[in-house]
Amino acid sequence: MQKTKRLLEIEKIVSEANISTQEELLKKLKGKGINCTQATLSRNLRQLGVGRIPNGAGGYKYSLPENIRNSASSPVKLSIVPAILDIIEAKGLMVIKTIPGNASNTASYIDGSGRYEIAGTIAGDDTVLLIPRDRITLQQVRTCLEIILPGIHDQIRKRG
Amino acid sequence: MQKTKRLLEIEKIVSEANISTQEELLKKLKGKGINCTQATLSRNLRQLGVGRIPNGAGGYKYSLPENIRNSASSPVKLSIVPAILDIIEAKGLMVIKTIPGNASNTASYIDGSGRYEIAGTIAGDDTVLLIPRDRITLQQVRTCLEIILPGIHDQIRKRG
DNA sequence: TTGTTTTTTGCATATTTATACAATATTTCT
DNA sequence: AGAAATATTGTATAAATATGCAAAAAACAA
Repeated sequence: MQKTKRLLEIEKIVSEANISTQEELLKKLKGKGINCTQATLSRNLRQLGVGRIPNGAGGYKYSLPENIRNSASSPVKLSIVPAILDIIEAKGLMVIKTIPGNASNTASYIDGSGRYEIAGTIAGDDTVLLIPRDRITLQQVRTCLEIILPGIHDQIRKRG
Repeated sequence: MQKTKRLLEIEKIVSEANISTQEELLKKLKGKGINCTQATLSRNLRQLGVGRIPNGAGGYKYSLPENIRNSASSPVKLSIVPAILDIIEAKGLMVIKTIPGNASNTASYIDGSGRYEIAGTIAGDDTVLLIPRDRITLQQVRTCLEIILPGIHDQIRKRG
């Protein structure tokens, strides 16, 4: 999908550059070959939790929510993605299979992301059960996972 | 001044209520007997560093910057205000006299506030030297101190 | 005080952001 | 596959926010 790639790129740009309007972000995206309108951007920024805050020097800047900011380059994340072996969707829930012993890590990382879409997780030894909130689709959860653990779905597809 | 009282009230309301537009905040202020226009509010919110961020449920909410949020009900603050004995302004700088041994605490609290107006502080045993940034007036620093240490000026006035 | 400078404010409006709605595209189900 | 349901997007526009400017208020100096 086009959207997921755009969300990831938005996160990247926002974390690296000083963006002060959506039009500005729009141009940067265009520069990377991603085209959309301001309206879409507004919706995407909301979904990502990106806020607009005073920059302390008389202007404004878009800013990632704290949980993403903290985890953006987290070494923990790097160890989690490879530990995920498979994702199975069933009964509106998501079952994440990991290398034995890694479920707990993975679950607490997902919990820590603070994503609204996820009601909670339960971890065994090599299995995480992810419970989405009411009215959240598995598609939305997939996008959400892609945001907090970039590349996760691609990686699983390659393995399978 | 009217402005200082308004700034403090804005902080209070924003930290306690879920404000999603400036018009909404305007009404709450009016309810407390503070009248101003949306334009003024916009300027005040910028000065306070208050940002507008997605609330995770499809809407938006105004949010204090982290440093204020953290310190808003900090017990440290409560111990600092009474330790401040006098504030002397000289040569564009501010000299804060404290109870002996309390300068270091005070200085690090002020530094930690992350206020743009303040370039830095140096602490002795009972004296803090506060250096404002270029182009920042002492009046602006006074307002700023009132924000991070509410009541400080009143208290000193009563003592004197 | 009175004049001078700086700050604060409102008004009007420009800029920026969000959204209703219709059209597409994607996913899901059979 | 094709139909039905969901999700995504752009257009146009509404809603919300920021700002230039002039007036008023406050702070300052002599």
